[in-house]
Amino acid sequence: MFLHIQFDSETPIYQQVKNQIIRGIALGELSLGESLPSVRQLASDIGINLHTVNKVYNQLKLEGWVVIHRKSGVMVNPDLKANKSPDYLAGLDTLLKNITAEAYLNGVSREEFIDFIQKNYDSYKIREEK
Amino acid sequence: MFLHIQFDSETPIYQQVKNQIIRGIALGELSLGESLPSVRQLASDIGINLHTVNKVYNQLKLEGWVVIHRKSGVMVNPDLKANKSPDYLAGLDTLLKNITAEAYLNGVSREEFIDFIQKNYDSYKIREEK
Amino acid sequence: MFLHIQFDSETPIYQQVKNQIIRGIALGELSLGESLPSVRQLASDIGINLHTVNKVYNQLKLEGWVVIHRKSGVMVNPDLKANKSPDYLAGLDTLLKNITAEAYLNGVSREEFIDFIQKNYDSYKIREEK
Amino acid sequence: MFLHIQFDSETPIYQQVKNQIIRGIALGELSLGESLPSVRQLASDIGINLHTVNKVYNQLKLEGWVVIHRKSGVMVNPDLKANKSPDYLAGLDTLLKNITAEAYLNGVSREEFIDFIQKNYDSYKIREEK
DNA sequence: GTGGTCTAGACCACT
DNA sequence: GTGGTCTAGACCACC
Repeated sequence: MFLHIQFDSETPIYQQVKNQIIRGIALGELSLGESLPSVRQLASDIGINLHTVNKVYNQLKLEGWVVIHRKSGVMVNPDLKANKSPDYLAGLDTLLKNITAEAYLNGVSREEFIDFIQKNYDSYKIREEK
Repeated sequence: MFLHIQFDSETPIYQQVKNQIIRGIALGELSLGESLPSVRQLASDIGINLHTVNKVYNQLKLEGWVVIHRKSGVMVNPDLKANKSPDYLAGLDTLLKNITAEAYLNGVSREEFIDFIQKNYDSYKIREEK
Repeated sequence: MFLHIQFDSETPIYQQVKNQIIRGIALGELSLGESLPSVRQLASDIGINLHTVNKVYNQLKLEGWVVIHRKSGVMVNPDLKANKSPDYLAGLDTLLKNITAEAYLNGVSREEFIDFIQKNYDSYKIREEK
Repeated sequence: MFLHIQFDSETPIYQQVKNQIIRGIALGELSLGESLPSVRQLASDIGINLHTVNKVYNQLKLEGWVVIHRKSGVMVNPDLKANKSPDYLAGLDTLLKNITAEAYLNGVSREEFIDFIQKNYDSYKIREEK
């Protein structure tokens, strides 16, 4: 698996795992419908607690990123749908407001910032089939 | 004061206050050298505990946003210096990677995203004197 | 633990604890990567409040002396980096100017003073591994 | 007068004034028996409160650095005597222990440190007469 | 009046 | 069990 966890980070481990799985989908490293490692598997791979992985998978399911079948385990939701809900957008809004403000004050120019966004978007491509 | 706190939010109160003060500086609502309300004042204004505000002011001081005078209290650092440290940039990097990935998957187009950044940057303007 | 706190001292408790931990690292009594007692543990050991220890650990973290892991608690930063920043040196400068001036006037000879520094430096030795 | 106060410093104003006067004596900028400005004078010169200057002079007197006469005002004690009391030495001891430990960890070499002490001592010379 | 420090008790998030 | 956060009340140092 492609996960890199920083155990000394401020962001909780479960959050890091979640982020990286979502990012993996956006990058096409994980294609829609692809199955993810089992809870036990992933936990021992990364060296974290079972509960933590469980929490990740449950939240990913609640947010619609993955589907969980009793038998076949966890797989990336083959039928992802964009969720531009007002709540999501509002959250994104305040989040970006804070980030850009601090970046601006720290001397990150508008061009640098946008360039960075561009590069990220360039690398995103959902992979449909497996 | 211009602070709006969401007490039911997941982000801790002290974090919200911090963010809004930093954003206030970027927007020019707080000019460099302007003095902020006293710990007790702000605490009672917002309706939170004195220690929470204290924590905010201390962190802002440690990060160089404000200066704390013995007598006159707290004021916006009159000569802010940009801090494009590698650590800061690394943090910004992973943060934006996660945000953009999720935004992409949620159907926020590249144009929308960048447009939003533009608008934010347009509204930033450090105000030098009071 | 090797901490001795003077409760009647002018220097605040949290400062004393901080100093002694830093000194412990310099002396090699605490090796890099070694884990420190938990907040509650240390607090009850010394007989002070949990929050006071918390403050110490947080400041030590901000200044880069220790790392705080989500699970395993607090440990001495395994790769300390020297921080000869201009600000630090400026602070050291004025501090030493005042101390030496007073020592001189109090009859502490240059030799005594330097000898004392020598002895201290002799006893410092960072211990790498545990 | 030769005083430079940093109002945004962590060290209290009265402490800064005290330090600089003591240092002035060590450097010979103030000779033994020389009279110091009146409380009012000094306060308005620096732009600080009367009480603050008063506190300074009182402490300096208590510690034997100055003498205060009703009429002639405050003057540097013409008959300074070294005070290598155990208490003073003990305080100096722990203070230097902490400073050197931090300096060592911050990459200040023994030579640099001692060199700095040397330079300071070189500049000290009590001036006897006025 | 200002901020700084310490204590205390409670709840929560994370692992 | 770990640290993180918030509240509360008290005392002190400084100006």
